Amino acid sequence: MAARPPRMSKSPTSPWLTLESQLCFALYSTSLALTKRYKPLLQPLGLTYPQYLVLLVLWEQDALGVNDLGQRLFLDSGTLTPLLKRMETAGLLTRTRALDDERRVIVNLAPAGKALRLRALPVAQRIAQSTGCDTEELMDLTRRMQGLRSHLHEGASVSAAAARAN
Amino acid sequence: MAARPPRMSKSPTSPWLTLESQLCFALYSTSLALTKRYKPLLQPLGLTYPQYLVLLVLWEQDALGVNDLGQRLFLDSGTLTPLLKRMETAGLLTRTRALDDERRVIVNLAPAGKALRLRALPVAQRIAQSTGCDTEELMDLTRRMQGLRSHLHEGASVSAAAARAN
DNA sequence: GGATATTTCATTGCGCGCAATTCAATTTCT
DNA sequence: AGAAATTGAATTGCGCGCAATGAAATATCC
Repeated sequence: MAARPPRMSKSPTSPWLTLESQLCFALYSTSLALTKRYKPLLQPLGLTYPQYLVLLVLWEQDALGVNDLGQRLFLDSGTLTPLLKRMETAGLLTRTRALDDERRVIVNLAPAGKALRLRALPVAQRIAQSTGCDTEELMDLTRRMQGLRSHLHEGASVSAAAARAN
Repeated sequence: MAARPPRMSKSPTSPWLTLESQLCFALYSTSLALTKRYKPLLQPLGLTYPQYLVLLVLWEQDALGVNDLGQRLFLDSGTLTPLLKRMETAGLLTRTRALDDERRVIVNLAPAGKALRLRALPVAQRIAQSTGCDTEELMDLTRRMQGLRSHLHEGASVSAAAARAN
């Protein structure tokens, strides 16, 4: 074993570079682990996780514009447009220009997309099982994630406003 | 407004398709929001968030193999190899074959990579602020995310073992 | 020692995520 | 009405994530 260099810093701020990495990294890696869990369940349905999310939204409310979808999913057109095209090619939905405003593209569920709902229902339950959390903990974690997300988005728009005013 | 179809299901399982989506979706969208928060802070350092994670690991322990990095970050060579090459091109690290086992590639911090540590330190603190959580909540959320991640990985390897035995 | 299996990294291909730009349709201003 | 600003989607380019495959070095078995 070669001689190791001396510790770079003896300051007590050092833990932050690992400890703090843990909230963000733990979230990051757990999110990846979750979508990996979804994969074998969604593959038989011919869906990816983001596509499944789109269907979740449309099953709740059909005939949304790309922007409406984007606001609910926190995704932009650069992500959604090609994704929706793939789903259209797969016959899950249709994309048509709005009659009253030709800029807007309205996304409608095709019969195949509606039909998937029944097959997708058990997926959610199986994932919930995989978490090993009871309902109460699921709800608690969800609320706190939502709160954290709001906080992050808020702060970002503040920063953006500050940047815009330069 | 066209006639809406009748509600597809009156069963009480329906909420799951939205409520449960929330643990996974909340995690997914919050993780994306977090990396988006990191971006303006890491951009001046010429880093992406995954590259920052690699440095976090190397600052703790230098001279790791690609696999060692992958195990710590839960990423595989398909992700790491091109990422590390980019970081090598940027002069942050070096990739050299191990002398005793030519299969292994050892990743070492270059001086520029070591130097970034000081500039990266405030990033973690500013992100911690953006979360709006106090230290206790940060630690609690982190622990629970880690637990959830372990649970998901465990279950996955069980499923994989079952699949392997078919 | 030589065939076989395993380990380790690299490559390929695809689907996101997102910043930045473009373009057409619409709204606003005058 | 006509010019300018705004809006909504599409496009481009780049960097992940990851499955699947490949290739080379090493370990194992006989």
